[in-house]
Amino acid sequence: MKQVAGPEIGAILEVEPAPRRTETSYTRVAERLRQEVITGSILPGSWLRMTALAEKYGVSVQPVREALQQLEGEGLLEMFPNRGARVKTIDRGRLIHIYEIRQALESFLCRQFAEEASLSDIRHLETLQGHHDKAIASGDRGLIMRANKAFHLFINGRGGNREAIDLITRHYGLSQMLRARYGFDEGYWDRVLRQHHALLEAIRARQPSDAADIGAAHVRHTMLDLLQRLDLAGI
Amino acid sequence: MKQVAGPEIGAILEVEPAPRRTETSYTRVAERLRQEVITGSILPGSWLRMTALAEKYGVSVQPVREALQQLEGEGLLEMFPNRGARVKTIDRGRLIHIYEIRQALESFLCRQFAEEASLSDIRHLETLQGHHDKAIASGDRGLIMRANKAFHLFINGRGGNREAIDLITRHYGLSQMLRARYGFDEGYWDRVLRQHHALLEAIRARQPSDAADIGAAHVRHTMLDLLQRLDLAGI
DNA sequence: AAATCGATGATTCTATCAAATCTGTCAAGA
DNA sequence: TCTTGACAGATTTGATAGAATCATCGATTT
Repeated sequence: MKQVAGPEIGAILEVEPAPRRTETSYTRVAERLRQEVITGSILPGSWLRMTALAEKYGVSVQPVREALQQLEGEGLLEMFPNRGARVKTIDRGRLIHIYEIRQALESFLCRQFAEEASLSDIRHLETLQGHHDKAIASGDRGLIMRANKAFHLFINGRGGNREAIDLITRHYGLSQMLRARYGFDEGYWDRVLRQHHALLEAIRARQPSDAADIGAAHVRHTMLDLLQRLDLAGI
Repeated sequence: MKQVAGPEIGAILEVEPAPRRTETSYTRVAERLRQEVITGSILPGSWLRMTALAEKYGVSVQPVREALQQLEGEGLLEMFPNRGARVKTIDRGRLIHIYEIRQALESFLCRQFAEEASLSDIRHLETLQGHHDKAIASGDRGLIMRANKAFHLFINGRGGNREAIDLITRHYGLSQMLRARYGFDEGYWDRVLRQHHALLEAIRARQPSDAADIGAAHVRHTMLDLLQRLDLAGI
């Protein structure tokens, strides 16, 4: 494919040189704020006072404002003109909706993986699941969660759909925050293990529809488990 | 330091009073910029100079900066520290990925609609399709597109999943821009009409899986049609 | 009790300066 | 001759402080 210069038509498929991303004040503030919101050290529903944040981070107000705009775009908080910014609350309804989106996306990506994965892809996925099994046997929760994330990330990322991955990882931050606070149910990881193996089986057998169904059910069970934990905590 | 006067644990399910949204300078700038990008009067790949925009809109640079941050969050443009903002280019790969996401979501929402819709919902959907049929018969393209949008919006919105709708309408802006430039294929609207009626039939018969399949195929055909138009235009 | 007014604290905008990046030119070296 | 690198200027972005604006809340008035 020959690329011809000329802003009219060429712009649409122009291959960008991808400028390197340096660091500035507002990117650093955004980074730190994002962490604090995700880890839950700033609670949902709380208002963020710009002057206070500016003082806290040792910058002026403007960089804080821009960081907030940025995080609003990511869906972590809401901005109200002349009123300020507030960390989004997570009512049950929104939680369910977010998991529905993730269910739809991951189900689709599982189907795609089962259709298109090469043999070495499948081999690699088996390896990842092996790590996951070992992690569960060890009982180290940090290790388990990392192995689980790696497993899903490989399936989701295989199709190269960056937009979808961004959406899912964004939601991942949210569930991470909630799990950090409310934990997992008793038999949770055993069920995850069984479902992963079932998914692997469907992929090996090249049955995309089964893979899609299992993927959807997997996300759905995760959501139900989380809702139950919220129940137990009286939320 | 008391930077936030936040509610305690209960905040998670608190129902917010939803402060009304007023208008400010940067929201207006964001609004206008969004329109210009979506309608294609600002071309993909072009750099946005803050000073120029500030002068054009008769404001200072800061509101422009914040509008840009906002639009970056919406995925319309990319910001590079110390380099500026650029309207995202739409290569074929990204276009396909975006339609894959929409396919996954709309398919899911069709299934949900077929499962949960009341009889009056179905009745109303039939009315909307009636308008769509008439619009196609009339040949008025603006009318057709509005009727089509209303039909899908009703299906997608029935479950009340605001997050999903936001995602889909965001993508809608993109496809609107491309259609404005590259148009539709010959038999496009006839096929849309047939698929809508098939979808209605599956919903009436309460067959969620069929509805999901038809919804997915519908989005997929739309994507293929658009890709073909790009081919014809030599893109 | 409802409405108005003013004080207070927060956000938003402008003007200005500092820092980074881009552009064009020109000389040195292969 | 062509490429490479460096340098000065012009341009653009980034940050700050202060002024203007807006929203909230309590006291006063109707």
